[in-house]
This record gives sequence, C-alpha cells and structure tokens, in this order.
Amino acid sequence: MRMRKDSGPDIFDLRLLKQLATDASQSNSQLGKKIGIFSASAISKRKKSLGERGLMGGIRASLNVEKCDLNYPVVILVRGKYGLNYVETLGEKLKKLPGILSIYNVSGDIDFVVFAVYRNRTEYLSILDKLYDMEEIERTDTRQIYKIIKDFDYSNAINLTDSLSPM
Amino acid sequence: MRMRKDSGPDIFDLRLLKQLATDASQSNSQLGKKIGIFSASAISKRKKSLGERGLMGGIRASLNVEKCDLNYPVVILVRGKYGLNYVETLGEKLKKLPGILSIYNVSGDIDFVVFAVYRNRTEYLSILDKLYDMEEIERTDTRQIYKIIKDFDYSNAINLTDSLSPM
DNA sequence: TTTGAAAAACTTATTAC
DNA sequence: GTAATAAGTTTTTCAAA
Repeated sequence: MRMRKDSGPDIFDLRLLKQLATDASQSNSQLGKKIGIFSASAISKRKKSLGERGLMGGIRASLNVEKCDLNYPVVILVRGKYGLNYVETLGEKLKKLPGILSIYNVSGDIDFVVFAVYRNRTEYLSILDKLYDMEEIERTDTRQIYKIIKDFDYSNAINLTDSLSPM
Repeated sequence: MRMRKDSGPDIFDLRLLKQLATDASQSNSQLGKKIGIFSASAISKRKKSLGERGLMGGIRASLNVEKCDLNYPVVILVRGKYGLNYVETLGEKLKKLPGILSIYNVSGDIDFVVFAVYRNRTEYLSILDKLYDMEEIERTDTRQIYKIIKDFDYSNAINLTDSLSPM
C-alpha cells in the first residue's frame, strides 16, 4: 500500500499555509517553530508539496499603493451583454486592461467585480473609455476606493478549516 | 549633503517590485538577471530598502480556495448607518469576522466592498447572521463568486508608473 | 550613494535513520 | 519527523566608481 500523494491537507499543512499566507518571508526554521515541526528540512519538503498539490497559489509581494503613487484605486462593477461564453470572453478582455488587480465573476445583476488601481483620475478615465468601447459590456458602475481597510490576504481563510486548532 | 533616504522609487526599484509582485520566491540572482542588476547583494539591499521605505507591503502566499475546501467565496456590499466615525468603527468590526480577505471603503450608495470565503453556504449564512446583528449596518447585498477570473495580485499596477520601461 | 566581489552567516535540499 | 551534511542563498563588509 502506497500513501496517496494527493490526499487532503493535514493539520501541519494548514498551519503552514496560514503562516505563509500571513508572512511568506519567514525562514523554514522560524515557520517550523510556529507550527510545531522542529526540522527545517521537513518545512522545506512541505512547502514544495503544497505547491505541487496545488493548495498554494503563489508567493507575491503586495504594494503600498499610495507610496507607489497609485492614488486612484477603484472597484468597477461590470454587466456584460448576454451571449455564448460571454463570461469567459469578457473576462479575458478585462484581464488585458492596465492596472487590473483582480476580477471576479459574481451572481446578481452584475457579472464582474473588478479591482484596479491608477495614478490619477485622468488615467482611470482613459481606461473607462476602453470599457465603454467594449461591445460585450452592457453597463459599468465604478466606485472609487477611499480607504483600504484591509488589504487582500488569505490568512484569515485558513482558520475556517475544521481541523485547524487556534494558533 | 546627504541623499534623502525616502526619495521615490527609481527604475530598478520599480522593476524589482514588479518581479516580487509576480513571484517573490525567486532568488536574488534570478531577480537580478531579470531587472538588470548583476549582483545578488545589490538585490538584497534593495529588497530591504523597499520594505523600510514602505513601498512594499508584505510577502504572502495565496491559496487555491477550491483545493483548500473553501468553496463558497463571496463579495458582500455593505451600507452602514451614518454616524460619527462610522467608517472606522464598522471597518474594525468587519475586520474581526471570520473568512474576511479584504475590505474597501468606497464611494456611492454603499460604504464597503468586502471579500470573504467560506466552506459552504451554511457557514456563510452564519456569518451573514452576525452582519444582520450589527446595528451599525443599514443593509447588505451579497454576491456569490462563481469564478475567480484573476486572483488578486499587484504585478500589473507597477506597469502604469511612467518610468518603467516594458519588461 | 551605489555597485560588485569575496567572506561569513544563514537557509534550504538531500540523505540516512 | 528528525538529524547531519552538502549545496545554495543572503547578508555583510569593503574597495572602487
């Protein structure tokens, strides 16, 4: 009998994911101390395995948008014109626009919630023009982001998983 | 005369930020090759400086929510009851809820756009109950996320900055 | 101040248990 | 998973531009 390589995450995988979602720049021995594995090599193997099993998406730096002179962050709600594969088609088109941070296909009277960031209102308006030019779009509704109360990160999500004891 | 420590990012800072926003797990020498600095120690110093100057927020792992059995991702639009500091007060309360990925204070007829992820509808509904119990909230409007077209990442944003030549 | 080369310190990957 | 060791990476220091 052979151990299934793609079995679900165990308690240590979940603890490790939570730590990595919080701060992925920690060394393996730091991570080990926090999650209860006292061997840096075991952490190293698990990190690799999390990637191979597809549980972890990637490791990325976040920006301080103000400091980077990106002072016009927005949420754009997009309603597409219904048609064959319109979600996929329009999704791909939206992906190619400058400044797009994320795109979600959602339920309700809109199809997409899009996050984007620009340097100023003028730059944002030039992108909005491109949206108006897309014939696949029925309407858009833009909201300026006044304040980032909590920047996007996954660290809270892991807590939900049954087997993860409090850390 | 002494060089200002907090002067704006130069071309190499921006290239490095873009690389780190795309994949922060690369080694310093890999990063150096990509951005045109052929010394790992220079990259190391610049990474540290990006953190110290506050241009870079943090380095975090993203999750594959399906693989992590978080199959109920949502966007919640929240309208607060107007009052003294209601944005800050309500923002802090929302932050403490389980499963919250991000919170933005926005313009228009709603105050907050909130991203969250749950294991299933039941779990999500239990959180929605908590929202209904908050007297600071006037109304909520939830949209289920059917598909993550593009997961949140900042790598596109850097392209907007004037001085960054195409990479 | 910034760069790059070399040394030192540290981290990660590999192997055996 | 742990321990030991080998391989690789990051950080520091220092001389040069």
